[in-house]
Amino acid sequence: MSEKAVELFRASIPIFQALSDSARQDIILLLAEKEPLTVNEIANESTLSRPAISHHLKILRDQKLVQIEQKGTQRYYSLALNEAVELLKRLLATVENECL
Amino acid sequence: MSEKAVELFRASIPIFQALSDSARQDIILLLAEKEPLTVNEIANESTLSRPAISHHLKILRDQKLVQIEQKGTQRYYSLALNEAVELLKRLLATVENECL
DNA sequence: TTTAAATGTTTAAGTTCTTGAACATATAAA
DNA sequence: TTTATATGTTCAAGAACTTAAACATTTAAA
Repeated sequence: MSEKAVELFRASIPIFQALSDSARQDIILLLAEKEPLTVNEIANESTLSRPAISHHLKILRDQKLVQIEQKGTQRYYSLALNEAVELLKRLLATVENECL
Repeated sequence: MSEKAVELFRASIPIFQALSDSARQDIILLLAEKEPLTVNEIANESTLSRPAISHHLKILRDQKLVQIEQKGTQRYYSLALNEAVELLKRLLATVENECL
């Protein structure tokens, strides 16, 4: 396997970790339905507490899977999946070429 | 987001978990170079103990990311990434269609 | 059958992740 | 400035993950 493949695998780890949690998937799926949403709006749709939602949003933010637009005291979250999708597509293409 | 998208996200969770560990990625990358390999051969290329490798191989096996060919007392592992790649490609295509 | 080699499983310890309560910060309205 | 609202952070408890030692199982050779 090429060095590029190693780098793609390693770069994908934090994306895999961010996406491998059902609470975070729920946030993504909710935003896909009706973005943008505030933290409170997301927490209201969830069984989790607002701090837990805030925690998961931070993980999604750190991986640039969501973006924020601040309006007054509120922060509106919306999806920013393009970059991650492109990374994973490159990884899959490399795996298809070198491992199948 | 469609119900199909939810199912694809959920079905991907164990794949994401399996692939989000560098030790398991190392096993995959090693097998891509020189498959098939036994557990001992894999452990010899690793800093981890054989039981740890065996544990990670079980996780990869449970997700059908590797397959086994038994020869005498030895089990030769090789990659079986096709199905997972197809699942993730369907997920990415759905995300591209519905979330970008 | 006995022995040796290869592998899997159980167990326990250490680490990391997840969660919500409590606290802190920031923005805007009164 | 004071107050209220929205959000982020810290912390502690519990759950889950990772690891290696010890043990168990399986296969084949002696």
